[in-house]
Amino acid sequence: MMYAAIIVDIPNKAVSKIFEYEVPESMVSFTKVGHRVLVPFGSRTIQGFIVELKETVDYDTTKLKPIAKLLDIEPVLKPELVELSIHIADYYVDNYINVIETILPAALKSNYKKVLVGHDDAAIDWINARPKGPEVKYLTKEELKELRVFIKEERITEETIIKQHTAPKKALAVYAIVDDMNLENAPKQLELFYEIQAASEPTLMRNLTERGYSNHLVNELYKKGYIEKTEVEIERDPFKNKVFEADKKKALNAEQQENFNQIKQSIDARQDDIFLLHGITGSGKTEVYLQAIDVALQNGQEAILLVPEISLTPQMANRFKSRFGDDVAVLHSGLSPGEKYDEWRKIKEGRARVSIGARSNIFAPFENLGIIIIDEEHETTYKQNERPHYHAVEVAKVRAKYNRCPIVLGSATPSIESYARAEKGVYKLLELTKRAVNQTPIDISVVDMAEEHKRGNISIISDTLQDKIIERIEKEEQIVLLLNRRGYANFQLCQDCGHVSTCPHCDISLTYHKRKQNLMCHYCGYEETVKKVCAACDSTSVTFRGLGTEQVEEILRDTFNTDVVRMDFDTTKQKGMHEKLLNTFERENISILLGTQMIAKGLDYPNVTLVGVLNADTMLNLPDFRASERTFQLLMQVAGRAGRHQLPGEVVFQTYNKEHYAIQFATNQDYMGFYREEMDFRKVARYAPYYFHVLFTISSERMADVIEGAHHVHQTLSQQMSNTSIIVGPAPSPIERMNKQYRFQILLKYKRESGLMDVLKALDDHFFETYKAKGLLLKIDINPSLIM
DNA sequence: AGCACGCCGACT
DNA sequence: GTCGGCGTGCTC
Repeated sequence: MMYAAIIVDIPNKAVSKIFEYEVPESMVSFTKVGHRVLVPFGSRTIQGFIVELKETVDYDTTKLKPIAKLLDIEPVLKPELVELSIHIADYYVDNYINVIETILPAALKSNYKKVLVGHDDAAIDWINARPKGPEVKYLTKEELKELRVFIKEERITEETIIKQHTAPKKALAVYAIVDDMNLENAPKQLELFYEIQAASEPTLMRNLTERGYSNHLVNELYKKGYIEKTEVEIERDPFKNKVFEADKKKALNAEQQENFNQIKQSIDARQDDIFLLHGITGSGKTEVYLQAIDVALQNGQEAILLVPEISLTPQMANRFKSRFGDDVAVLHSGLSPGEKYDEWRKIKEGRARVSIGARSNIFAPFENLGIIIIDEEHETTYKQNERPHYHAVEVAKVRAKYNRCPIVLGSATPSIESYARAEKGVYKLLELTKRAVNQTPIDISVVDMAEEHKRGNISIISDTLQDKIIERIEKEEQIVLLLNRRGYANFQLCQDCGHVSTCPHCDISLTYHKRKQNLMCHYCGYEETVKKVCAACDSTSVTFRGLGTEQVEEILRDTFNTDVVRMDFDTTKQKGMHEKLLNTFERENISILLGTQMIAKGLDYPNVTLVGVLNADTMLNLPDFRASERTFQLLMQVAGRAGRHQLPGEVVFQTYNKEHYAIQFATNQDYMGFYREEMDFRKVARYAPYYFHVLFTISSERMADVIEGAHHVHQTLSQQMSNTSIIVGPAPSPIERMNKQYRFQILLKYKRESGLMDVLKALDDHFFETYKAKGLLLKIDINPSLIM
């Protein structure tokens, strides 16, 4: 007898375990690990995934049920990804099915729907008379009453159907079914018939219309019985209307060649080495990636490329498309679920051998990986902030080991942890120190805003920056300005009583958005219309403080009498707006591009010669041990946007913390200097890479419950952890209340804890079993990227 | 999650 | 007397 271990498709911790089923004799020969199946579960039938096939079983054999049905011909998950799912669920303390859902395209997620089935005419009529027909939805009290009678009399039954979100897309096509025809009097029809007959496969109707044959014309041939209609599967191709110019291999310089050779050696030898490619902006990392991928392809293997957020780096994706053509699948957040499903199938069926995408692209269903490349490895987007809280680099290491292939982590400003590993020899360090195109070095200056205020300039633009902006506008060159704060004003302040409007759910000040005339919470999305009087004392002298991009856009327009493109969350949340704004900026040679940190990434415009950071301190003051690192990386990155081509570039940082080492080292473009100083801080403060971290966040609407829960976590950790570990807290989270929930946090810092995973699992179980009903939640974040 | 089972109040 | 409220516990 053959049995299957199955994970059921119900996202609830209570059923996040392995259930066992019989494989019916008739199915044995084509049932495989990774198959999607339907299984009887309690009184219903649900979807599940086979994770193991075996001869023996742990559960009571008399209670076993057989698998009802296989849902696919080929398994949707390869054994590697089944193994990986289970590993991730265990490691990051999450439900199995949550992980499987993040690995598979959303289109394969089950969608249960209850429908009514009538068994006599009166019952069927009754069902159809309801506005929603057979769907069990929006039943009124009376309808429910009537329905009960039908069900009791067994004239209507309820059935659950499992619907797929997206099926392969179909389109109408036609093909010829006769050889001889009589179309002497209809030359256009004759021409069309020959066209259809000549094709080896059915011709898509839409292609015929494109070529100028009307639907009517096709239908004439159909009516006369010369052609037949059929439905064929088609691919949604998001790049359909794009033309890619072939991109040829570029000659590597000595440094690039040396690094490339090492990577090639690893690929050829099938070693799971991890390379840290530390290359300054413009040193030609991408060309090394391209050629390394080419090696894998030549060896008959596949490649994964991860980028922080693909919509921010269209130039990169285009370049890969140009080099490798149809071999490339591109997955990004702008695609519809159907488009994503098609790109996923392209990879799975071996029609694409390179896949480019953001974080979740690490799960691309390849079978024989030759290389995994993670560009801008220091970016926080590689860590998922929802469950499962996985980090793409950590997942990459597991996949690399399984596939015996190398990983390349590329960055101009590697994360402190990665560089430390490279220094220790855990990673192999590769360096690119020369710019591929010869350029004059960037000229970076710092403006002390405190000085500026003392001199009487209270504007957000310093005199120095103002002069430089005017100079560029006169020369018709372009300027990029960064302000890491969206909205119009940071908060609303009453000048009489000092009252600041705060979010009723989040204990954080509301941001004023002028265009929408409202106050918004940037954490939970709460909105209220702005009032002209103070909510606390009815005073009318309310003002707005703390400039945001919306207001600075106005200021720039007024001061410089020029066009400004503003790019922030509010102007780019609509699909395609990102690219559109950048195109406008480039094509129309708009003087100023103003934006939040999203502009720091990937921009490469030859006419940009001045970059200004209006407030370099916003990130410095975050209550997070990585605040300096973030600031340094952002400043380095944004500075790289200036003077990328022939024209010399200039950069201005405006700050109130002129002496801060993050700003100093960024000004001198000194990564190593920053790294050394930051490492000293991490060592003294006992943070990563000297310690690993786990962040526990306990939340509930009731403060008393939060305190009780936090106490329980603290006590458990104190008892179970060794004395080499440090437990910080419990303390209120930096944003004490978010979405009506009070939040407390505990940070565990450890070097080695062999029993940690069991303790985490026990804590998670305990919260589920005893506190869930109260609405008390525990979030466990392994290696958090943000401590807030 | 969803469904069955089970034990208490207000209605044909 | 029954219907139906939702608390509890189980699903291979």
